Amino acid sequence: MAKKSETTSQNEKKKIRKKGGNEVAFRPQSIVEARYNLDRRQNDIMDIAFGMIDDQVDKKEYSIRVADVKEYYNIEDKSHAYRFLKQAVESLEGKGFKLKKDEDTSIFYPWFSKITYVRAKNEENSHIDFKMDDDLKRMIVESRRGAYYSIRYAINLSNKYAKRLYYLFQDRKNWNLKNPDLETGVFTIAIEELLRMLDCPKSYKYTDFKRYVIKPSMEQINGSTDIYFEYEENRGKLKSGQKGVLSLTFHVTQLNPNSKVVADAAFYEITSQHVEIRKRGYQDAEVRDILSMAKRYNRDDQFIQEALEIVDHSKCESKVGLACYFMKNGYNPLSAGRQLEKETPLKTAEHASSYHNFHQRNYDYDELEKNLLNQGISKETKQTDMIEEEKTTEKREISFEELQSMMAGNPQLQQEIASLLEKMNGTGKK
DNA sequence: AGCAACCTCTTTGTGCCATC
DNA sequence: GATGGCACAAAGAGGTTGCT
Repeated sequence: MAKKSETTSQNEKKKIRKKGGNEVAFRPQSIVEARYNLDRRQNDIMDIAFGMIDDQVDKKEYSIRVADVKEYYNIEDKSHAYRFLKQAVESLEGKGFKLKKDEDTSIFYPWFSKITYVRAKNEENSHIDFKMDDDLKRMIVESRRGAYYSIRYAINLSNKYAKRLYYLFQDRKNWNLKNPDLETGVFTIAIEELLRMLDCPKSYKYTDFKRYVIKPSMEQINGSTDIYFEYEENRGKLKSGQKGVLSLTFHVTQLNPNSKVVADAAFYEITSQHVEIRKRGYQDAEVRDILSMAKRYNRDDQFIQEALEIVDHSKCESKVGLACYFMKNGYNPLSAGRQLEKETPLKTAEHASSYHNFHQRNYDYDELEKNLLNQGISKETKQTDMIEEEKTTEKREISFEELQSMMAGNPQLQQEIASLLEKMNGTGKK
């Protein structure tokens, strides 16, 4: 009895996890990731289907012939070949993946919109025909970006993670815009992101990832496919504060370059920093914009996090825009606002980029004190509903939350504020 | 049977603190 | 500043369970 309830709760857990895994962000990479939920045989079928679609995008209906399957799988028994093919396709019936277009809209794409099973007298002439949604077909073509890899190689991979990594490497083997002349793709992905991309269990720690994903993948991919890869561990401070492996930098080499494909995506590293920022609710592209801005103006991680904290608490319509503005001009709303009035944007940018060390930023303490005290007074007089009061203040004055986040990690400011608060409490709390 | 997930225990590494 | 002890988390590894 107890066991039964345990297993059902486990099943529920699985269901929930799988549902989350199916719902992926709207981008070309989605197709690759959506396939992670399929098993080995199903992925083989998708490989065959994708290959057909790549060859003839405009075709209405496609036909998988037993003769082809026989070739790919090296199946001697023809009658088994059809059964094998039918079974695999049948397992895909009703399956698909969900794209999250935005907060309110999600779209479900079934892999196949129509499947026709045709058994011929001569087994080899048996075939299965399928139709696919036009949008999905377009996405497939886009997701593959002309990376025409051989189905044979993918089928050779028995480990599910090896297969997933292989697709990932095929997708990114040319991601090396730093050295476009090299045939080696070099890119860095945070462990957290890798676990998500490869749909690893939540229980996986780096050590599990290493032995169940990386190790078998190296054994299978290197040597039996058209790709060779190496990786290096990037160590740093984990969330817990201790040191550990934060990300992996992959070096992917195409062994038989039939056609050199120029990457159409800018070289970009998905770092733990990226993952952290995304948790605030930004899309990948938005994070990329913010981080590229931050890099341009030498903003360190602390600066970025604190600036974004302020953005989170602001009621600005374009949070990304405000975040980018902060990266460029600095996020002290007091000095930034004043500078804007007097100087040209370029000048403020130059000024801002001279702040190399966050701790040494020049706060306008007089202005801060004035604002802080004003807030204190208004808080005193209208203490009934503080939140409501904050909402109604149209003027961009510094709030307590903002102040707190500004104070975090800045001892100098902390001291100043502490003495100010003491002053306030001393005069106000009567 | 084989693979993947999970559990558990040991070892190693790191940060913090007190003491000298 | 150097050293040692302690606590905690990561890493490593062996074994078990569950699923197809």
